[in-house]
Amino acid sequence: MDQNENFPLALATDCVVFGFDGKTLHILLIERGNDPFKGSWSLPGGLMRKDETAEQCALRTLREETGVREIYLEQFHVFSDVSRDPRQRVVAVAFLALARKSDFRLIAGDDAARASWFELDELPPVAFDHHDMIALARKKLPEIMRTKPIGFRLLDEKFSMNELQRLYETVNGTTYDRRNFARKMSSTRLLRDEGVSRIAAHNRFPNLFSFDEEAYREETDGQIAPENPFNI
Amino acid sequence: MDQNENFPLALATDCVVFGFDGKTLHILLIERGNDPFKGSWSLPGGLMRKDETAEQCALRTLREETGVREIYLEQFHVFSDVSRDPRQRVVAVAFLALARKSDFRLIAGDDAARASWFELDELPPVAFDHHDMIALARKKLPEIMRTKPIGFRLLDEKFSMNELQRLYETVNGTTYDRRNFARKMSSTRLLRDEGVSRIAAHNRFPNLFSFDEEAYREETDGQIAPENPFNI
DNA sequence: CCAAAAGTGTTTATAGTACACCCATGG
DNA sequence: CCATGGGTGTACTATAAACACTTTTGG
Repeated sequence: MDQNENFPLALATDCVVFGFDGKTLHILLIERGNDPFKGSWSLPGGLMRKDETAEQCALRTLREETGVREIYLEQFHVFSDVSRDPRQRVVAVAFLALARKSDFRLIAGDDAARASWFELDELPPVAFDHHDMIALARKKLPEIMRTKPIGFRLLDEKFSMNELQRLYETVNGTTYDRRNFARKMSSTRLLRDEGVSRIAAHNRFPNLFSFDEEAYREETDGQIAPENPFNI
Repeated sequence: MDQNENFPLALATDCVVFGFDGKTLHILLIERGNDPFKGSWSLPGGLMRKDETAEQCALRTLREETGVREIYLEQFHVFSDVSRDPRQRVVAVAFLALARKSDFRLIAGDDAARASWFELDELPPVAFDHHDMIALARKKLPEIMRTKPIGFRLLDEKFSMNELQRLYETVNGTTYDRRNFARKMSSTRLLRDEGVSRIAAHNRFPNLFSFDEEAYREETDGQIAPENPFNI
């Protein structure tokens, strides 16, 4: 039964953490403090411990290496190529995460000299097969954001309709008509009107919204979750 | 680095194989020939070897335990609860698979006394956390069949429009208007008309169709894959 | 003054849905 | 003869998409 009698195997998690600055998507990378790939950039992650699940490991390593916590996380793929790690056999569970960039002050931890955001289309070379992980996460992001109301987790708690629209436009690589977009979003009843902002930049004070989790629970409770809450 | 110096860890795959008999969904289970859970039913699967990826392991164990080969397979979740296996720490990569029931003559292999199909709503108790795996796979199936044209893999190579409709109705737990369903399917241009069957059962000879992989590749080549090829 | 975003409705096009009659087959 | 599925078209409804002008704000 015991695989370890046959060959050494380790299990790790890696997190593709997305951030959004209003214009482009960003990825959170760490500069590796140890070999292999010492000094190069990689996704935050690390080896799973005896007493934790993959999810717990992902959260812990994120916290240790970047200071990021209380974040949206979901598994999206297992990378199990035989020689994806030069040291020994390591199978990685890859996670996709969404962060409010403003929520976090990045720290450098144990295994990471420093953590930093990079624009998605200006990424440095990354270690292992992390490039593939990022590409796959990016490919899955639109579908995930279509099927679950989680895009909000990339925005501040209160956001303008314009910010929400830019997010969906960036993620889906398209543009939407401003009025049609607002109408669709409002028709979901999943946005709570938070009144008018007192802050503006070269424009009128925008109306702010927040995601109404209660309304979402009411809509989905006891029923099948809507397959496309934002029909965008 | 080496996790195995700290604790014993094994990696396994388990496959939730769906079949369809025209009326209900079925799941392929094996009767376990070894402990733990000897004599009880479980999903086909087994421990990953040194020289194989998760996908290869899933295909191999399926072949060894059930005789099923050349099947549609995709990862859908990693189950990593600390005590999901009573023996030691085992993390499982769960796969969802679609089989043409008629294609396979089930065999019993190494680790499996016998393999057998069960109706989804008449499953026996299953080992480990396989019940959770089946439930999650069943939950994900509609979404997967909406976003990829893989439902065909549950039907014979040539199928009638009625068979296709029953499949989608069963998977999605709903009913469709016969004429609207046929119109939508035909409008995708992904069905090749194979002419009239010479076999019928208490009804007119139905027109048969097959999935036109070539047309699908043409539609998706160089472009983004359609997010909803069958808008059903 | 200017650039940037905000507010606001209507019309047209497309897609979805509902619906009924007669026919062919095997038992 | 009867149960089962097959073939076929139209009208209605709902949703999506296209589209322009004026206002507020900060620099």
